[in-house]
Amino acid sequence: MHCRSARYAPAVASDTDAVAVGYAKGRATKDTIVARAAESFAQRGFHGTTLRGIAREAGVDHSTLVHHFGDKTALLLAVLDWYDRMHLTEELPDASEMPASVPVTQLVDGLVATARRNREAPGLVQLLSTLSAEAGEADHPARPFLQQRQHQLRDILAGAIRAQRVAGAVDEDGTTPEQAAAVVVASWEGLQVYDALHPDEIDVPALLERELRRVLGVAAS
Amino acid sequence: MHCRSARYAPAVASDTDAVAVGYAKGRATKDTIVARAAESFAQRGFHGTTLRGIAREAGVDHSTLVHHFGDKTALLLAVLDWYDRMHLTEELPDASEMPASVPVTQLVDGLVATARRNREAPGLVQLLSTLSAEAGEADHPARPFLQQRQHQLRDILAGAIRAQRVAGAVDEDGTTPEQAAAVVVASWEGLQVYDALHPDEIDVPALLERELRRVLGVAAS
DNA sequence: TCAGATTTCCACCATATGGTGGAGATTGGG
DNA sequence: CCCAATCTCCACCATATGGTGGAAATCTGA
Repeated sequence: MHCRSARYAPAVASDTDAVAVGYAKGRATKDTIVARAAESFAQRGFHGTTLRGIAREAGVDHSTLVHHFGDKTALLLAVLDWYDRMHLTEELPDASEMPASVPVTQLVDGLVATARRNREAPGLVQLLSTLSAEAGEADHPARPFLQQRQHQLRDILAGAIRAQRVAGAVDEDGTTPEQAAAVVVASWEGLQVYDALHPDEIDVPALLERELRRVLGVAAS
Repeated sequence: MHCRSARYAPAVASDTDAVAVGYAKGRATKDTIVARAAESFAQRGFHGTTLRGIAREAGVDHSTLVHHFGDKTALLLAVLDWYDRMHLTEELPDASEMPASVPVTQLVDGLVATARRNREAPGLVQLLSTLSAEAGEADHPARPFLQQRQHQLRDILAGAIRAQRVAGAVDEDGTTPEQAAAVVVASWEGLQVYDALHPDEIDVPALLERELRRVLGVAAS
């Protein structure tokens, strides 16, 4: 009987502070597997990634991955969960807060900082980009995760945009705040893909900042 | 000895009007293969697509694909070439023309029409999106094609933007026309991906039109 | 019509895939 | 220090993959 201890988080309930499970060695192995899996999913997508390929990179047998995560889909979800816990949660105003409670300049700075940091981790950017494109397919395993993730970012932005419009800092343009925010999110993604395809041709953080300032009616610092 | 008659176009030299090669039946088969291959590449990406899967959809043996196209990569390039010939070339001002020679309103209308038509062919959009994201990897087989393709569109747009700026229809904003054009191209791509992931949430053609009019300084019709 | 070119399929190959089952080594709380 | 829990690998499986070689059917220009 297999252990199938994989704690494939439901993509929303974070178990960061749960008691450590298993032995230290096993947890370490799981971490390196997730890291290598992220690279592979990024470069080859879900369908193009093989358990054996990841295992080779991680220096373990492929059956070890199965032991730790159950199956390929669960591994993908573990990668996404790991990415999320590492890159978004920590530096974005919590979505549960009142949207307008965060100063817009702080929002802009936070997002631009994220974009700037993404430049140092092209693999992770490509992970989400590749999966986002693949997940246009209706039953892609990463689809719910990506939908929820993009909506979370969109809603934060939409809240800020709405607040700025009410305050008269930026004028209505016929779009809802949600639509305007969705455009920013989509453009950001597109800029990252474009940047990967045409290195050093555009400056993603700078262009994102322009877009954010325009849509939020915030003058350059 | 295999025939290997595949005319894998070098992605730029179009042989549209070359003399027909092979028999009519063979050409018809090739066409349906390309169509089914496009769907598969769109839904599963390059790595996730199998020759046998395409063959099954096309109602032929998988070795027939090999006979006609040589190998999987050549088939991908054939699909891209076909897509290009069908969707971009015919309704965009030829890149070889003087950029400013085309009225900007016509350019806007043409691109918006393309975006509107893309809505009817989500598979093809996803094909290019998935490949673009995958092709962030340096040695992806579709990379040169996609780079050249996006640059072509960018250059057309950049020419129009430059002309409009010279004419004073839109003011300088510190970016080069190429950069401004690249942002539009990137945003367009991003909007399409976002749309596939969140059906009926945004209106891609309308948003593209807004973006184009803003960057080109063209009032709404 | 008919012969050469072309198309198509079948059988086959080496390799790779995700996943299973179990044996042996390692770990660490009691 | 011990022993159950955990970890890791090996051998294996059914299936699928891209690609080859050849034989039969089909097509078409002369």
